[in-house]
Amino acid sequence: MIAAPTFDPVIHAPGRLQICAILSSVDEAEFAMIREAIKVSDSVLSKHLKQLEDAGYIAPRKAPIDGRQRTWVSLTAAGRKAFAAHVAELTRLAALVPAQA
Amino acid sequence: MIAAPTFDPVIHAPGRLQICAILSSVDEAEFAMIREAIKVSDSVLSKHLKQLEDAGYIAPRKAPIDGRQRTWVSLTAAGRKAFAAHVAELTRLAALVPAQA
DNA sequence: CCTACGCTTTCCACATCGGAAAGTGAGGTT
DNA sequence: AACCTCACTTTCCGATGTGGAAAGCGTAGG
Repeated sequence: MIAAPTFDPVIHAPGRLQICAILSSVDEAEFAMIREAIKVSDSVLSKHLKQLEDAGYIAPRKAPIDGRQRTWVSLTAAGRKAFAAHVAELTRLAALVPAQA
Repeated sequence: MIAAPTFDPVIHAPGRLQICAILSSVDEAEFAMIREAIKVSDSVLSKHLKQLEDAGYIAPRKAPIDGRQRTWVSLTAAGRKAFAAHVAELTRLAALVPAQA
């Protein structure tokens, strides 16, 4: 039988899942780059990042580039762990899939 | 870089994702069994199943058991395919996860 | 000092979700 | 036949989440 998965709603939302996926692969990503990657407005991305930050999953780093300040974000250890756990949960579901065409 | 995942919202919702996962592993499941597995009320399950059915992902089969009518549901070919595609998408994300503790 | 840029916050509209409760249809009961 | 029960289904309803526009804020440059 299927054990009830323990989805983390902070991570499960499509937008944030994508953000986590991106961050898990690049270590550090720039605000604008993420915004274009997931195709949302500034405000929406900012809110998503805030939720992830409030959950302790990401850490922002403000670094000036070319004089102007840019925001870089990266997964924290907790964020990596949470994302990995979530993915593991999904993978567990995936494992249930019988052979497909 | 990360290609924008094409999440199917019908499948991505936690409740329905669980339903699909269950169905993918057991071929056919009874209404009450699913309801208990995902711990939702009759109405909620009924609505989820309707959405999946409207999407063509599942097919209900009404069969009387012990005199009373019970509803069994199973994934359609399209449902299997859509779920497999979704899982593949998730697996792709999973593959991005670097080695974890 | 004023403007521009890069986010952040504040609205706001809209969709979704979950549950309670009422409704429906097929079987039994009397 | 009238009635009841069971097994969903549908209809409300409130709560929550999402997304965008627009205004706000701090820093840097003119």
